[in-house]
Amino acid sequence: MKPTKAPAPESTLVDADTHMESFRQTRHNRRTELIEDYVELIADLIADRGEARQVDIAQRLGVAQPTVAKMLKRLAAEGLIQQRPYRGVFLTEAGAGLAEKSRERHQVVESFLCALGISPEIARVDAEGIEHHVSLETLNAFRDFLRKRE
Amino acid sequence: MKPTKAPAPESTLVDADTHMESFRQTRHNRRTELIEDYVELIADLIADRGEARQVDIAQRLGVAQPTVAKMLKRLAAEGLIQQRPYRGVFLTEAGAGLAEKSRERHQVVESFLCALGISPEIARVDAEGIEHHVSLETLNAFRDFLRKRE
DNA sequence: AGCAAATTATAGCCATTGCTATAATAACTC
DNA sequence: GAGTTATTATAGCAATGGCTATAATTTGCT
Repeated sequence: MKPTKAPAPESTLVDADTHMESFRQTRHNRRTELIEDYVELIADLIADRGEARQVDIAQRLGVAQPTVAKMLKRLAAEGLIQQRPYRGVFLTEAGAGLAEKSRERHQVVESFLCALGISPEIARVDAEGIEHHVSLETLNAFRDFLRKRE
Repeated sequence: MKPTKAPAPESTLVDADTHMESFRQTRHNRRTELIEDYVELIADLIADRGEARQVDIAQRLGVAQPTVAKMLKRLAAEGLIQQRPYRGVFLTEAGAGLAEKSRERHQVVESFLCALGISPEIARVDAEGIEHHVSLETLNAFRDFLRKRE
């Protein structure tokens, strides 16, 4: 059909392997973003109230409590939290580290959006979605922008 | 435990309803982003090769062909594409509209990241993940930034 | 202490999005 | 035009992340 080679790719179609790699990365990020959201939220709740209860997590995430219970088991299995039956959860050292990393990244993204003139409410929502797809290089670019802004 | 009220919320904990709304929005975006990726890719393939075959879609998305076949059924059910057995797919008017919208948004996000000084490869990958979580307001802020840059 | 209310645990369901294996059909080559 | 190769369709499985309903346990009140 095509004569040996595509006749000048006039569209936005890039190299197939590159394309694939981007999507693979995105799928991978999707897998980890829920975990990061949980850990970050647990850290915030502990900082604010002294404990992280399932009801509070569920309310803030907008999901049902059994959904939270199931996910907490997964977090525990991955060594990010520690839990005792019928009690609130605690972060392990690994969990606290991940939480801190996530929290800082979230903060940078949200501040960056605000610095662009986006309204705080929208910046909040968008940052929640964007933060998990921001590479270190992009995060640093955001930081640079914020620094130069001041 | 806590004395009537939290002792000055020193953390990043925002209003519970706001928090919930952000996560709900993010979950909603997740549901639509795959659809947008497919439609956008199908449009690109048609523009570049004259047709969109499952093997090509699968290769560029980095998934197996049956995965693509299943998703195409969903797209057809939603009226975004038209397909005949053992043949490539076509975009309906609705599908073409969504594809164009997605493509343009993708382009803005990727260009914006590049304008921030991020390397093209990283910008590609990050844009792929970020584009689906960018509200209209944020997209416009990106456009403004690009315009003022020139 | 004991009872009611709140919270957590568990069971079992559903939808989504991946996969492999294999059958059916189309495309290509000779 | 017949056979091989490439592509698409279909069946069936697994993991993930939701849900409701209900049991078990803790908390709070009197």
